[in-house]
Amino acid sequence: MKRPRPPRTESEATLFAGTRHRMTTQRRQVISALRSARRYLTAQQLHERLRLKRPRIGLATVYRTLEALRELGLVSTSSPRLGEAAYVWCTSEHHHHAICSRCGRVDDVPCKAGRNYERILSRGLGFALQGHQLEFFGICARCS
Amino acid sequence: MKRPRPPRTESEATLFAGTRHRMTTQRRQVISALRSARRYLTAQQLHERLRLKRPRIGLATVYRTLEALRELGLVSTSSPRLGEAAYVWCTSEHHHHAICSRCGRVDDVPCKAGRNYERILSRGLGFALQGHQLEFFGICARCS
DNA sequence: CGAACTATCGAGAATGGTTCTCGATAAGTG
DNA sequence: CACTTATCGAGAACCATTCTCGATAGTTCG
Ligand SMILES: [Zn+2]
Ligand SMILES: [Zn+2]
Ligand SMILES: [Zn+2]
Ligand SMILES: [Zn+2]
Repeated sequence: MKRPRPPRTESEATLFAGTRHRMTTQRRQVISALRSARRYLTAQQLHERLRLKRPRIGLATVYRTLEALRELGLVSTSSPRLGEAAYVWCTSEHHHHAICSRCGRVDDVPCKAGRNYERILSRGLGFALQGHQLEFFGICARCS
Repeated sequence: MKRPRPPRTESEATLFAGTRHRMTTQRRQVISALRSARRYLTAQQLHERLRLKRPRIGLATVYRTLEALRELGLVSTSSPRLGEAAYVWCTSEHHHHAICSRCGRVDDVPCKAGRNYERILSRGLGFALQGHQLEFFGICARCS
C-alpha cells in the first residue's frame, strides 16, 4: 500500500549546503531538539535532552553545533539570564520574539515597526539607523 | 569670593537611600566612571579604568557594585557580545538604547512604540504583552 | 566497493569570567 | 569613642565555555 508522501517538516539535510560543514547524526539531533523546543535552552539543557536518546553525545559537540548554526543565522542567542547563554531556533528572516514569562515559550513575531524611530533617531541624535532588535515579554495563550 | 552653586551633576549620595547599601568611595568611583563612559563596559574594562586612580581597588568590588546597581535598575546588562557581560548606566525610566556600531557610544531613546504590537500580539498569538525591550544599532552623529 | 582525505566526534584538560571566603577596614549610630 | 554591621581586597573556588588530540565517520574519486 503506497501512501502519499508524508507532510514531512522541512528537511535538515540542506541546512549546511554551500558550506564546508557536514551534516552528521549528532547535528541532526541538536537541530531537531532545539527546533522543537520552541524556547530558549542553554547548551547544557540541550545536552541533557540529547543524552536521553544518545548517551555518549559530548557537550562540546553541542557547543560546536550551536556556534555553526549561529553563524548561519539559524539560531539566536539573546541571553535572557546573565551568566549563561541560551539559544533558540530561528528562521533566518528578520523577525522578533514573544517570550512567555511563565512557561518560557518563544514565538516569532513579524517586524512591522522601525519607520517612526528612524526619523526620531535621525532628528534627535543624528543617528543613522542600521538595525534593531525587539523582544516582547508577557503571557502566552497556553498559560492564560 | 562666593560663586553661585555649580551646576553639579545629580549627586550620587542619595542613590542608595532607602536601601541597606552604604555609599563608599569605591562605589562612588564605579558609578562615576560608568556614568560618564556612555557605553557598554565589561567589569574588567571598568576595573582597568578605576585602577588608574585607585590601584588597589578589587575586581570583586566592581562586580559587587554593578550587581547592586543592577538590582536598583540603575544599570542595564544587555550583553552585546557572547561570553562576557557588559554594563551601561541607565536612568530608571523605561527607555531604549541607540548603540553606535563604530565607537560603541550608547544614547538613551525615549519609548514611543508598543501600541501597535499589543494588538498584533493579542490577535495573532493570544499573547498578553507585559513589556518589551528594543535596541537600535547604527552610526552615531560623532562617527558620521 | 575501497582508499584517501578531511571534518567531526568524545573525553578530558585548560581557560577565563564571575562568585565566594575571610580577616581587615570603614561607615553609620549615639 | 565604643559598638555594630556593611564593605573591602586578595586569593581561592566555581563553572560555563573552549581547546587538544587520537579515534571515528562523512565525502570524493576512481
Ligand atoms: Zn507560556
Ligand atoms: Zn524588526
Ligand atoms: Zn559613534
Ligand atoms: Zn519601550
